[in-house]
This record gives sequence, C-alpha cells and structure tokens, in this order.
Amino acid sequence: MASLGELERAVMDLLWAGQEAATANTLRDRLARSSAAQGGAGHEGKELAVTTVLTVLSRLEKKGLVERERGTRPHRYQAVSSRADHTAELMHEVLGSAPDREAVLARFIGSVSEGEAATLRKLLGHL
Amino acid sequence: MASLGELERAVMDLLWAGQEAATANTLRDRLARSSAAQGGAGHEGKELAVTTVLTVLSRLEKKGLVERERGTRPHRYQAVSSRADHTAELMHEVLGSAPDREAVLARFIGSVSEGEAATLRKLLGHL
DNA sequence: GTTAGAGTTCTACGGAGCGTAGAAAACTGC
DNA sequence: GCAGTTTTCTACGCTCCGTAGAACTCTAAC
Repeated sequence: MASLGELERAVMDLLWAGQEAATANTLRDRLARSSAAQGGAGHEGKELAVTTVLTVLSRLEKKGLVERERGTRPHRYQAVSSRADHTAELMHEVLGSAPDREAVLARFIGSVSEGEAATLRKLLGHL
Repeated sequence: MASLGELERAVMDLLWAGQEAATANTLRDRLARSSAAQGGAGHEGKELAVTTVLTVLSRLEKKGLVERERGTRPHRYQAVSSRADHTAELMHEVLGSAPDREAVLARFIGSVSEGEAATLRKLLGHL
C-alpha cells in the first residue's frame, strides 16, 4: 500500500508544504491555485468539488498517511509524517523486498551525485 | 510506471533468479513449484495457463523490464536488468521525486543496520 | 427547538492496471 | 497439407483512483 495517485500526491504535497493542519476547503483552494501556477497547456486551474478533496483525504487517512482532528467542526487534516520520513520509509520498503540488499545499495551509491555522496559520508561518520 | 502486480513480480523474481533466458512454459512450471514451495494455507500450488504467463510477459516487455528473443520459436525471455539494478533504480525514482533529497537521505541512513552502514562507508570511500 | 447553511459521509460511475484465460491466428515438423 | 505447439487477440472481473451528487449531520442563529 505505497503508491499514490496524482491527486493524492498533490494533496500530500500541500500537507507536507504547509506546517499547519488544513481544512478540506483550504486544500481545495490551494489545489486550484497550485495547478494554475503549474500553468502549462492542457492543465488549466481546475476547481475541484470539496467532496472530491474529502474523498481523497479519507482515502489517505485509511492509508495511514493523514490524520484528522475530528473535534473541530471543519475537520483539520495533517500529514502523519514528514515528506522526508515518508520518502525514506518508501526507500526502505523498496530495498526491503530484495534478498541482495548489499548489491542494491552498491548500485544505488554508484549513481548518486558527488554532493550527495559527501552528505552520505558525513552522515555515516556520525554513527 | 514502476509498480508491479503480484504475478508480475513473481515472474520477475524467477527471471532474476535464473541466469538463462526462459520460455513461458518453463516459467509456468517454476511458478507452480515455487508457489507450492511457499506452501502455507490458502495459497495452494496453482497451475496457471500458459497464456496467462505469456500475457504477463508481454506486459513486462511493454514496461521495459523484460526482453524476448523472437528468433527462436519458443520465444525466450529474460530480465533486461538485474534485480539489484532495477531496485536501485527504483530507489532513485522514489528519492528523485523529493525536493529535499538530503533530508530524505539523512532519514534513510538513520535507519540502516550497522552492517549495511559499514558497507556504505566502504562503497563511498571508493569515490 | 427549529431551521438554514456548512460540513461530512455514502454511494457511484468511468477509466486504468492486473490476474486470468479462451479463441483465434501463426508457425513448425512431418 | 496437417497436427501440435506457440503466440496474439480479446475479454471479463477485480481493485484503485479521480470525480462528484445525494443524503445525512452538525452548528449557529433565531
């Protein structure tokens, strides 16, 4: 249960970007604006129905990616974990399904930029 | 275009395990045996139709994961890249979609086993 | 306390991906 | 040419995702 659809990802991006919990309405507006900002041909600034956003949020909640405060009346939604955490976890998931973890890591390291290699060295030094 | 279904993954696993190119029939037999080996309740040793295996192989070919020799009459199929390569590429894909790559790497490294951390250090030393 | 409006849940449809395989076509060896 | 093998075509059911109307549930104001 890892992969997200396009809209699901867009919503998560907004939740990850904003530090505060947001309501469905807020998110709908931001979605319209950010898709307009993307501009480009064929992808106009869509105004989604609020129910659409709510459906997506519910699905994300079921997937464990989003938490909602049920107390306040316009429910407020926020990401369960940061994007970095989530992405790192995803990477572990991908890696985890391999019996040859070391070989995978070798290939992975082999195609990392020099700057990131430096970062990794620093991080590994700390252990 | 990254994720695989259950059967697709099973087929890829066989192709990655065997070093030789294999025919659809061979794969069907191996699938039956390996799913039997998995044993367990509710998951008996299924005998798939060959056409099923062929369909899956075609889809994998379209996804660029599998190559087939069309010359020989029972076509022979093999994985385009090793499992390690493929998995590493997947990891890069996951990582690539993040604007905060360094933060992700930090989290990732943070939850790697000590043995693997050592491997990584060694690999990074080489650069 | 009833009601109007905002918010939420239920239900649903269409498209895509995947497991599954029969029917039909193409090929090979005899 | 023909029979058996192999491949392609077509298709169905299922699940996931985008999308949203219909129906229900609150809350605030009267």
